[in-house]
Amino acid sequence: MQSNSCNSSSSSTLDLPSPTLHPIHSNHSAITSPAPTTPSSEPSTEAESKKLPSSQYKGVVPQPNGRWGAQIYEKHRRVWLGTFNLEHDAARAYDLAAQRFRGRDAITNFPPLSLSADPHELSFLLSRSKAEIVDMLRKHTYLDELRLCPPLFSPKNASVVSSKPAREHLFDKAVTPSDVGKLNRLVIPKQHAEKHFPLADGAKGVLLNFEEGCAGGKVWRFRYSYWNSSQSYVLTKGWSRFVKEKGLVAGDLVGFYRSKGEERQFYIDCRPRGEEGGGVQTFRLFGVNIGILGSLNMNKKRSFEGMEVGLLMKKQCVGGLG
DNA sequence: ACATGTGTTGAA
DNA sequence: TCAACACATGTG
Repeated sequence: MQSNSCNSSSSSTLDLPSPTLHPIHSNHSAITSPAPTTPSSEPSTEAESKKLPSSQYKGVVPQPNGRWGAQIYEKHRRVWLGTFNLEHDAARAYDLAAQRFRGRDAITNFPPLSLSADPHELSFLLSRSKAEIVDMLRKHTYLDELRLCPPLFSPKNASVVSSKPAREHLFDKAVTPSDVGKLNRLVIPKQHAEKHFPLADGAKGVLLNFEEGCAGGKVWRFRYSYWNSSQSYVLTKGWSRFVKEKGLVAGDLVGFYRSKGEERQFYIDCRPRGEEGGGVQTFRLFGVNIGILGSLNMNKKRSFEGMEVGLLMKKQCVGGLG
C-alpha cells in the first residue's frame, strides 16, 4: 500500500465529510430523481450474482469486490477518483471532484458546498489544483488536508482564536501582456493603488512584502513606486521573478489581500484566467511544502492538470510532518 | 491472488 | 458525458 511516512491520515475509514444527506441533489431540478428508495436488496438470483449492482449515485461505479469506485469525466477522458468501501463515500468523492472541476454548475449527489454552512471548505477546495484534489480523494486524505489548512477568510468577526488572522480581499488584477512582458513591472490600477497602497507624499518608492499561500507561505518583496512618466503606480523590482516562477501569462489573475487585525500583512496569489475561485499557489501535500513545485509554474500545471502531478508529488514526500 | 483502475463501447 | 463491463496491471 502507501508507504508514505508522511501520510497524515492513518484513519482508513471516516474519509470524507458526511453531513446529513439525501440522495441525488441536483441543481437542475429537471433531472429525474429516480431515488430508488432502497436498493432493497443485493442480487438474489444466481444469475444476478454475476452482475454488479449499479450505483444510485452519479459518478459511482461498482467494483468486483463489492467496493465502489468514483470517477469523473473531463475532456473525453476519465479521471479516476479512487475506490471506497461505502457507496456513499464514493459519491462524496465524486461531488468534491465535480465541484472542483465544474464549479457552480456541477451536478452533485448531495447538497453542494456552496450551500454548506462552512464556506471554508469551498475555498479550500477551490484553492487546490484539480490534480491535488484528485490525489487527496484517491488517497483518502481530503479531510486531513482540509483540517490542516486554516481558513483564509473568516466570516465577520468570527472567533479567530486559532492561528491565522483573517484576510480581506483588496482587489484582483487581470495581468496585461505588458505586465508579464519585458517591462518587468506590474501596473496597479490607480484607484486600487491609492486606496490600498498609499505612498507617502513625495516618496520615491517603498518595498512591500506579500505573503503567499495560506500557511506561512513564501514572502515576495516588490518595489512599489509611482512613475511620473506614465502617471501610474507600479510594482517593479521583484515582479519579474514572480511572473517567471508562477508562469503568469496575460489574462491570469493576481489577487491582493491584507490581513485584518494588527499585522496588516499583505498577501498575494494568482490563478489562471477563468479558473473558479482563488488559487493559492503554494503547493502543500500532507501539510508539507513540496520543493519540486518551485519549478512547477502554472503553464506546466495547466498541461499536467491530468494527473501525473500527483504521482510526482507522491515521490517527493519524504519528510515527516512538522 | 485479488484489488484497482484502464480500455472500450453503447447510450444519452 | 456517462456507466457497464471486460480485463490488464499493480501490489501485498
